[in-house]
Amino acid sequence: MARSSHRPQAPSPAAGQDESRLSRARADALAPRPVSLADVAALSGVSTGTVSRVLSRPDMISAVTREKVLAAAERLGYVANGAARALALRRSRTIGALVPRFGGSSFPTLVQSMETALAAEGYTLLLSAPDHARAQDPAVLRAVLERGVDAVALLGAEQPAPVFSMLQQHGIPFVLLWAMSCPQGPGIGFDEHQAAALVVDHLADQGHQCVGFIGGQTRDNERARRRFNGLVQSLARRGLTLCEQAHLETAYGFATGYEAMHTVLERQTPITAMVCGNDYLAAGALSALDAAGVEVPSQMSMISFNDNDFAPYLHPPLTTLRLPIREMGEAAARYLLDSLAGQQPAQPRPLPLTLVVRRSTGPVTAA
Amino acid sequence: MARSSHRPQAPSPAAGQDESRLSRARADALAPRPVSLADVAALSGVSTGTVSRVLSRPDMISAVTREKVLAAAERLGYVANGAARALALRRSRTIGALVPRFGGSSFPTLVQSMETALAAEGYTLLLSAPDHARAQDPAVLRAVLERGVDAVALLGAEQPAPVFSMLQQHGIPFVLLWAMSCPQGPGIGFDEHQAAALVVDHLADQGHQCVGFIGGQTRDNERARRRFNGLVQSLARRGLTLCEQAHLETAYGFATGYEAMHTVLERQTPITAMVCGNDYLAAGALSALDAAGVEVPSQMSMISFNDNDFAPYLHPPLTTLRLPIREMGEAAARYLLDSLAGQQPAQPRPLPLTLVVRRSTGPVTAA
DNA sequence: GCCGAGAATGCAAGCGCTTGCATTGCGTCA
DNA sequence: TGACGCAATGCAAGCGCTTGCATTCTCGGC
Repeated sequence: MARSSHRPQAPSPAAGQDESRLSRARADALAPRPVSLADVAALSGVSTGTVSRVLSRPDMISAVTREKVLAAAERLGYVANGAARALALRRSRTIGALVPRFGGSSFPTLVQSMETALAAEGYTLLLSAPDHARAQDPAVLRAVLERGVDAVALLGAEQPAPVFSMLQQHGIPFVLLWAMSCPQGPGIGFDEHQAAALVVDHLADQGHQCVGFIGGQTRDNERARRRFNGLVQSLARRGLTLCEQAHLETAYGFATGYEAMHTVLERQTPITAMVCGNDYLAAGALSALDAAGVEVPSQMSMISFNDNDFAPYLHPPLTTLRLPIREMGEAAARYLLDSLAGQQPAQPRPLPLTLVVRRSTGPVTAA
Repeated sequence: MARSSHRPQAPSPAAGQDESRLSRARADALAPRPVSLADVAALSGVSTGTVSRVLSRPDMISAVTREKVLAAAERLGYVANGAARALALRRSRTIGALVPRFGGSSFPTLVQSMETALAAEGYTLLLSAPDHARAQDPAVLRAVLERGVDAVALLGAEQPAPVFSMLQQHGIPFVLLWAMSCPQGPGIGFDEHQAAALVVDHLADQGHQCVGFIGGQTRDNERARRRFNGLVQSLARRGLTLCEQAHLETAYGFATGYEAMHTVLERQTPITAMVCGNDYLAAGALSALDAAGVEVPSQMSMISFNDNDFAPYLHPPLTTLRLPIREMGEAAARYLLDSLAGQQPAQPRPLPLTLVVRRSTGPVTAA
């Protein structure tokens, strides 16, 4: 596609092929030069300034000029150059999201709800989903900042120090997703203790005394750590015991949940209920129980966290604590948009939690 | 944070506080002006051109200067301004992804694998996940183009005409995800007929004669349509019949799958196997069978498409055709990167399919 | 009929970075 | 020792858009 021969019937700008235009044409004969403001201006016989104003503040321009310009823009298929705009405006209407590689369905949901809320305000999401190894690397944030984002959402409160200093130095608003009231910055999340309390209360109310827990690795996952801590406290409060033989940590996933449950069953522990760190683990665990012929909930109750979409379709349908994932994304978007609008954003509040009781939990039955 | 008092010890550019600087300082006294190339240049006593070259083509610059510049950049915490770079370079190393609102887990997986492959080459993903209503709106693409992406990935071959003309006019490379050999442009996908054939062959080999199908809405979903068409052809080829009473279309989802299966059961059809359009539908359908006390696979076989992560943990574990989702994302990224590198990208080939046989299918048993 | 006030538009200076070309400073060779 | 070539750097012109300020035009009021 030789560019010169392919330019649409756009009349060449006023003075007709001035020198710089020509040399440019030579330079990149391959790529068609996109239509610029100047082209629109030339076609409609006004200055670029006027075209710019028509596009950004139409009421500043007389109706007749406006129509002329819009017609020209339409005819040329003008699409603004975001880089130039960002450079002049010093903002890009783009928000960076730094979310570790989506594991299950929580992070995609989170990202998507943010994207939706931002799109409604004309913002776009720049996604960075580093894998575990890169997740803590400040270079990832740096790459995002170089793209000129106006604000950033990060998953979790535990970021390396340079992350916060970079954000501060650039004066970039940010939020920490899945975190609450942390000193490092505004956290959008829920109350992990309340979550644990709801779960434990449910089990206690059903008469369970001794329970197991299959959770995520607490070593390199602050969220798993908080969940475990919350659980331990709630158990203590209600006087239940966590059977150490039935307490395992493993990566979040179906297969790992299966394996863990299998291991626990082999150990012949006295537990009457199993708590899983999320629904993936629980689904795997249920599958292991099924395979072992253990009846749920009559022989063993199962409860977990998240309320993923598949939870009602497990065997049996899973009792689980619904986490406000979508709400988190929306709250994060709202917070960032407010910050960018120069308003003091409302102090983020813990988002509401609900226990969804299905058929995987039941009262302890006399053995 | 009044900017002037907070500038680090960066010597102010040469002439010391020239006028434009001052007026700018007044303009946005709130935001600290980010460190620019000029600041680094001033601190290291070279020109901006040199700094730029140190950063982009280090071997062009003498070691001593290079070190000096790098030290200054480090000291000031310099982060390049992507907008300016994009403007000068006329490319942004950003790729747009236009993927309808993620429903289940396929699209997130797809997006993520693209992101990973692009990140490895220094590209970033700009995500646009319009909901169904906006999905076909060319304005969405326009917004993405305005962000200055270098290339675009779109889901599906059926895009409104303006989409293709915009892409062509801008000379933006693009791919169509989940599509194959379509006239509109390069499609990255798999052979839907082969997929159906693998499924039907499996059923036929087990002696099934009369099957049902719960699929996605073919009206507004080209992928559902292709799946259905492929199935019909394969059934005909193997001489199986699709029981019309057991053929329903519904939105993809667990709940809808449950409802659909429930309806089919009420109709008392003679089918011995049910094909579902994807694993979500199948999971819901399995749940309905479980609730109705229908044994799988002895009374009814169940098979579907996708091999989502939860498929092995359903009750019973689901036989399903594995779709190459990750591979699609990677192939798309590769294709776009090649195009951008100016190489003629290899003609995309249909990606490989595998039937994953688990326990939800079995031979027809004498009733 | 003239003047001043707006309203509408043009002008041009940036925004921060890249890069072709000019310039400088060497070492080298005759 | 002088001219020349090359390597290292400086210079400055953009990239396309926004926007403060200057300019022009149009009226209404006297």
